[in-house]
Amino acid sequence: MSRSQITRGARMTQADVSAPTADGHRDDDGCPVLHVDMDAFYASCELRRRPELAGLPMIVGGDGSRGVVTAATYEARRYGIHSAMPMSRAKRLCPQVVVLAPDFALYTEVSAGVMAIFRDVTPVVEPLSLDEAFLDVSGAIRRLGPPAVIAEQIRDRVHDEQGITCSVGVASTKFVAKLASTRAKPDGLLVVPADRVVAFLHPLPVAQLWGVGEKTEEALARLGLRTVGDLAHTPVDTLVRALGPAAGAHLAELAWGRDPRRVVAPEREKSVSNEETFPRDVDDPEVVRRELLRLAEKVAARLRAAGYAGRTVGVKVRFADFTTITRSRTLASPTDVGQEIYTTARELYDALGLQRARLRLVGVKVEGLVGSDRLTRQLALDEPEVGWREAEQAVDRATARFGRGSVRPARLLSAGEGEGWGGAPVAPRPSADRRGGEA
DNA sequence: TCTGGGGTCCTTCAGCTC
DNA sequence: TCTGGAGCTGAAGGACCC
Repeated sequence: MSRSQITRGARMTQADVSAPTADGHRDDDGCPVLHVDMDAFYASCELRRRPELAGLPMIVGGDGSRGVVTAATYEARRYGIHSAMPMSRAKRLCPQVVVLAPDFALYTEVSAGVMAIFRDVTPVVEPLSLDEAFLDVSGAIRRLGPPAVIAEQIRDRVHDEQGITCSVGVASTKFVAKLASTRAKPDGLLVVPADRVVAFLHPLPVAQLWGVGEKTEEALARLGLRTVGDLAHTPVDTLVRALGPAAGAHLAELAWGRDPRRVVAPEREKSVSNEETFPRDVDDPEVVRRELLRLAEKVAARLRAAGYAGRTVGVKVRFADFTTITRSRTLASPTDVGQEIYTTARELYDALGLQRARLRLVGVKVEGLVGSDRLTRQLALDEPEVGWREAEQAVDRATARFGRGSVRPARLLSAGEGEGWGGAPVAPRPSADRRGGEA
């Protein structure tokens, strides 16, 4: 028995999804864009594995002294808990909340199953993250039915095959479909007919628009603009002055439901980065350099695994007071070599001259990515033919065979086996192993 | 209250070339 | 030969998203 025969989501479509109206017009005519969003995805994956927790307030997130909530069940949200909230605060709001550490290998596996369902429906799938995607179903209508019917089929299949629920927005444009799926949550479906987009949008608060965060909302509030309708009736010049040319013009278009962006399969990534918040602030430059080495190795391994190399190496430093600075340098040629990334990152860090400033976080980033097949290597006269790149590829093979951390730079090995920073274990670090398939 | 981690995109500014 | 402006690129920071 499919889920649709058992129960339906609380918020259904605004019209019967399959029957045309008297004039032969169907509400989802001209609405080929679907936005599918899993409900409390990480938490739902955990409940699938541990059904005895169903109905309890539960959150997923880092349980360290500085962790934040990554996902919360709807029971937990009733206590005011939401994602990105510090764990300490979440526990104060709901002392009995069940806390689980994230298992990204599980979420990646469930996500792959869900995306396979989407691609079974249409080849035009644009994933936004592990738990949501846009689909253009115009090519599937003849085979599967109108968009709202396809949306119901997807919801049934996700439930039956993956054991989790999702919400779907159906609309003529991407951003309206996304708003619709949000309004349909949890476990619902909402169609916004093409001729009712403006009526749907204008009563909404501006903060619901995609791209309007805390700062933009404040800037709009200073102009007295609180709803999308207010925004729509404001001269574009005023918005451009307040928000800049790109954001101002973009929001003016969105406020009237105009969004020319098509659903497209994603291109290659543009950057790869890793960062780490120390359990306690660090003021020892040697500890920071060791962390930069670890992060550089990790970024390089991910680049090699994905078949990328990058030309620009950047470091990020966050001080104890949360101010953050970045420094970057573009190399003569792209690299996927950890030692080269580390050397550059270390030089950038040393050039800051921080002495014993207290640092909360450091990060390493590589951008300007190209396929590693386009990697050209010019050997210096005194450079051996077999160098760091070959050595690190050998490490990749050893890691694949014996597991992460089986081969490490000696500096990281000694750190892990004695003088860990701040008294915390250093290698292998729990957070380093949280996410599956990184290297 | 006290703020993770991995990304993308935009803006501003400075330096360089033509 | 010098100068100013346009256009490009790199660097840095910020806002936003999930």
